[in-house]
Amino acid sequence: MARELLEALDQAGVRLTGPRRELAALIARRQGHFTAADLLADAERRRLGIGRATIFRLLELLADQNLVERVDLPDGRHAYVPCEPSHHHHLVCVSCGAISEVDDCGIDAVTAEAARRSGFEIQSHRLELFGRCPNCKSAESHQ
Amino acid sequence: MARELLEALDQAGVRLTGPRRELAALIARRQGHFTAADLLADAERRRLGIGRATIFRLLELLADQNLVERVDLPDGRHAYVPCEPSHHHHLVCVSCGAISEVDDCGIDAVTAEAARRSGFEIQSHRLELFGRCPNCKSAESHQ
DNA sequence: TCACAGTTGAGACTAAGTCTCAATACCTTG
DNA sequence: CAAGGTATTGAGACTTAGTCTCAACTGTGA
Ligand SMILES: [Zn+2]
Ligand SMILES: [Zn+2]
Ligand SMILES: [Zn+2]
Ligand SMILES: [Zn+2]
Repeated sequence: MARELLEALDQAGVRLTGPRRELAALIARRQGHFTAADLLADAERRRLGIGRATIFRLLELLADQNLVERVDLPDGRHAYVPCEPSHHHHLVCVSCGAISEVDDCGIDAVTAEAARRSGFEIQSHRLELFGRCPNCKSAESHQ
Repeated sequence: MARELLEALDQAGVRLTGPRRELAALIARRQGHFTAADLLADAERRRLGIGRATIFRLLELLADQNLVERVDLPDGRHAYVPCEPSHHHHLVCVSCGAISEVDDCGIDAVTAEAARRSGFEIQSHRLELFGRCPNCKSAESHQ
């Protein structure tokens, strides 16, 4: 998975530097969503000596390439989710942070209808679904 | 509109203080979305002497009562939109900031389908649509 | 191997948001 | 229309998120 990120960055014509390789590995081993602060903490824990700016810069690069998507958590924090470059949405587990992807099962019809009613020309949209994943659901009922 | 906010706050059992009345008026006269910083600037411009904390506290209160909704702008800023307490979504004009409301024309079917496929129990969702409002669209084509 | 443009980390800086605390102002009760 | 208890307030310190600059460094293509 780290490899895919790096290949895509290479395609995009940026340099494959040491810090970028290390960060790609850190992102690859994360489960679910993570914040810039999480990555920073990972890097510090491993004494990689990667600066804060470098992390924000890479996240921006990855987001530009749609290799990572920005998710706004219900508590207002900004998080990221590594994901396929195709358009889709995320289900976020509020208790363990697990992520599941949803392809557009009907959302396009919703936006088209909204555009028709409002007269807006819709350029982009963001749909985030929050809830509990199957694991957390059953964990709670077994307790 | 300021009156409605104040009445709802009264219902909620909080005190109707001077700063809250003034802020309600400021919010009422805003068009479209606004950030905490916008409100703060409004208050300073009028020399109301309202502290930063008071503004964040009121926004949180209003959000709890669903009198105002948090919107995450595409550029990552957090904004607020005054709105009806019923569930609905917003169309945000990226060029002038105008807001239009959309009631759930089909989104519930989308979330239900996503829940079925993923096994998640969906607790909440957030849908934001970004684009250009009719005014801005025609302004551009007439230029 | 070389040169140069892209990238880096440090750290200053700005902006966003939270917290504490003593002073104040609602509002209920008498 | 007091008076008193409590919710609320502003100031400002503090924390966290994110940006910017710049000199030093390092991929990369020639
Ligand atoms: Zn979509
Ligand atoms: Zn979970
Ligand atoms: Zn609304
Ligand atoms: Zn507009």
